[in-house]
Amino acid sequence: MPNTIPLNQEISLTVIKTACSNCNLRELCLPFGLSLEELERLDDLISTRRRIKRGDHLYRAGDAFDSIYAIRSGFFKTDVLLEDGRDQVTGFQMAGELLGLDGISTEHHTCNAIALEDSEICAIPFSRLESLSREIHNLQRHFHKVMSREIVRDHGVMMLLGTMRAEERLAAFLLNLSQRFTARGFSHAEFYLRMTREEIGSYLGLKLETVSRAFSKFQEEGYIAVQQKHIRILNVKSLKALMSHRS
Amino acid sequence: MPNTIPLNQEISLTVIKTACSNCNLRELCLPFGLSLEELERLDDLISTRRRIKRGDHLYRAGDAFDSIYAIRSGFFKTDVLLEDGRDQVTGFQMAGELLGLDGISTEHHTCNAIALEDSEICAIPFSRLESLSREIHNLQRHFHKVMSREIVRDHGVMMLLGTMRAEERLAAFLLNLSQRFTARGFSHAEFYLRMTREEIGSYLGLKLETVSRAFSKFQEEGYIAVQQKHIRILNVKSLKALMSHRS
DNA sequence: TTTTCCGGTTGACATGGATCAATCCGACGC
DNA sequence: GCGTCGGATTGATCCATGTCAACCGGAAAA
Repeated sequence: MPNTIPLNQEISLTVIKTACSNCNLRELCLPFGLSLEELERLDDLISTRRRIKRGDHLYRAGDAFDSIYAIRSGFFKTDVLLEDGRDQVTGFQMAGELLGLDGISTEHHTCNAIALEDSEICAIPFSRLESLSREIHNLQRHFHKVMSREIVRDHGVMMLLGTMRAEERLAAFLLNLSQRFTARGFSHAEFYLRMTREEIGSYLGLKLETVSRAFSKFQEEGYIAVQQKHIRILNVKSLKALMSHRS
Repeated sequence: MPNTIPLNQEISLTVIKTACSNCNLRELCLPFGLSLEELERLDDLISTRRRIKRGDHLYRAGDAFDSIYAIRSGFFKTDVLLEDGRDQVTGFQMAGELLGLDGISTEHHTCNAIALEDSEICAIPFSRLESLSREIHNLQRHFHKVMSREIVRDHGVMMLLGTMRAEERLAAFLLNLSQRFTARGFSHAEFYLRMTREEIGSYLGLKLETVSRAFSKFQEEGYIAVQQKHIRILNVKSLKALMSHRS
C-alpha cells in the first residue's frame, strides 16, 4: 500500500518487493490464513529472491536441499530422469505455488525444476520454515495442507495416466490449467501455453504427435480454438463431458 | 522390556501392545529417530488401536479427516474413484507405513483405504500430532520427510505409468515389493502377493490379462517362479535389466 | 529479403496392450 | 465326492497410440 512506503525510496522498494505481507499472491501461497503479525514474521524468513531465466534450472536432481521455493512470477516445469535417459515431466507450476517439496525426504532434490519463462522465486530456507511453523500454528497447518495437496494432486495424475485415454487426458489438462489461471485472476477461457507439445505429452504420458492430434480434434469439434500456444476454450461443458463418459 | 511391566498384568499387556516404544516397527514408522523420552510422549498420543478385517475400509473417500494411521500389521490398498465409475489403485501399504496423509489437505479423505488382509492399525489424532511435533523437532522433521517421501514415491509411479511398458512396470512393482519386504526382515526373494491381478493391473495402469501374461513371460524366461500369489524371484538382475533398457 | 531452425501438423503404417471369450484351477460349501 | 465360484491363464482379434516421415509456418539469424 502506498502509504506504508517509507521515505527512503531505495530501501522501500526492496522491502515491498520481498515481503509476503505485500505480495498479492499471499492468499494462494504459503502465507494463506496468517494474521498480519504472523505474516511479518514470515517476511523475515524470505530473505532471498532470485530471477530465473527461461530455460534455466532452479535446482537439479541431486542438488542438496535446503530451501523450498515460492514462485512469485513465471512458470516452471519439474521433471525426473531415469538412468536410461527416459524422462517425464511431473508437473507444471505457476505463480503462488511451491517448488522443492520433493527434496525434504532425502535432503537432496529428486527432480529438476526448470523455468519455462523468465521467472522470479522466493527462496524459503527450510529449517527456518520448520522453526517458525513450530511457533505459528497456522503456518504449520497450512504447510501440511500444501504438502498433502501435492499428494492428492499426484493421485489425480496417476488416475489420468492409468485410466484415461489421450483426449480425456488433454481435456483434463486444459481444464486444470484454466482453473488455475482463473484462481490467479486471469481469463478462464483464454491463455498461452508456456510449454511445448512434447512437454505436454511427457506430462500426460503421450507422444507429441498424439497431443497435436488431440488439439486438432478438439478444434474440429469446436471445443477450443488453437493458434500455436494460444488457446481459447469455447466449450467447457463438452470438455468436461469428454472426461466423464466411459468410452 | 520385561522389567518395565507393572504389577497389574491386565494393564501392562495393553500398554505394551499400544506403545510405539515397544513396537518393533518403530524404526520404519513415525517414531524414527526419536529419543526414548520423546518416544514416550508419542506413546501418549497413540491411544486407539483398531483391527480391520480383510476387505473392510479403514476410511472412505469423503470421510472427515482427523487421524492418520500407522499400519501395525497387515496390508492395505488405497484407491480413488472417478464419478464415472473408473477407479485406480494409488498404492499398496504394509506394516510401518502411514495411511491418510491425503486427508490433511481438505480435512476430508480423498481416497479409500481397504485392508487386503486382516490388519491392525494405530490411529494418530492429527491435531495432537501437530501439537507434539511443534514441541519435538525430530518428530516434526521426520513427519515432513514422510510426507515428502510420499510425493517422491508418487513421482516414481507417474514415471512408471507415463514411460514404461507393461513388463517394465511389473518388474518395477515386484522389485519394489521385494525391497520393502526386505526392509521388514522378510525374504527378498519369496513372498505372497496380497492383491489380485486386477488390483496389480489397476495400480500399474494395465488390464489383468496383461499382468497375467507378463507374469507368465517372466516365468518362461526364468526370472521368477509364480504359483498363484506365491512369488519367488529367481533373477533380480534380469528384472532390473528389463527396466533400464530402452526397448 | 532470404535462410534456417524449431516446434507443430498431418499422413501412413506398425504394434503393444485392450477386449472378448474359452478354459483352468483351487477353495469352499453341500 | 461333486458342483460352484472367483481368480488366473491363454488364445484370437481389434484398436488406440506409437513410430516414421513429410511438410508447414513463424521467429530469429543472416
